[in-house]
Amino acid sequence: MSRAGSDTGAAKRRHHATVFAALGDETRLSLVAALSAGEPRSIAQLRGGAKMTRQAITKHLRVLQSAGLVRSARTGRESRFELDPAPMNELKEYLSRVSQQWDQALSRLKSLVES
Amino acid sequence: MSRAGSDTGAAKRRHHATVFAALGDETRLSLVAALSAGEPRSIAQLRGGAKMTRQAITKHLRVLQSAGLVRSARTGRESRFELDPAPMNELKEYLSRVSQQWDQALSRLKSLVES
DNA sequence: CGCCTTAGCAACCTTCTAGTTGCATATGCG
DNA sequence: CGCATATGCAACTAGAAGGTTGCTAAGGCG
Repeated sequence: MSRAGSDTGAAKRRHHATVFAALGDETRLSLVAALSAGEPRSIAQLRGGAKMTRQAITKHLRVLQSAGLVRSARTGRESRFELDPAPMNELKEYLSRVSQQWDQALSRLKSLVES
Repeated sequence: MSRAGSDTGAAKRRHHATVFAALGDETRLSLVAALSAGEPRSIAQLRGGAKMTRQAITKHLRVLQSAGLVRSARTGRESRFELDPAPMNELKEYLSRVSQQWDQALSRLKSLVES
């Protein structure tokens, strides 16, 4: 199971870092929010009233896509992007594990003090 | 409730982006993992066997600190860092909201098709 | 067909970011 | 006191990230 102890799951950590980084930008969070409405949207639609160029939006979408947060499919002359919530759920689990570990460690330390 | 529609909670989004970005780095994820063990650790300890300079680690810790993920307190000649899981829980909630919105939107769209 | 819309690609610019090195400080210890 | 340890601060570099502009290609529509 590759749980040898010294490994620490570096590959997994790299992946998580990628997804976190993809979400670490205000513009991209807006895009994710827009796409969370369910319906696939074209780049022009996603641009909306933003002051940014279409190209900038495209780049952000590529970043999200590389992180697996978004999928694109071309229909006619427009390419429509839709959200894939799977990586977000992975992050959620990751965060849960970390703060759970924190909580457990805390109570363990506390009981040490109390005894 | 400030739910006017055009605002979309930009300030909150900016904050979330900051925290996501802070976690969007492999080295910083390692630091968080190390600190999740509960006990406050010094910079030298946190550096461990990393091939990076102490300074690099320090900078990463500052980033985590700016995002509120970590607090530091100087004791004697060493400054000890400890984890603050609160921002991580905020992110967890944020992610839950988004994927929940996604799920609901999906079933809504699906029932439209089926009817 | 001719024109507008929606995109992709590439080059370029500017601003952060990750890391390094060098030097100055303060705390512990024998 | 004198030296090793543990940091902090500042200047600097290389490379990535966010954005822009210009040009080209392909799908829709009157």
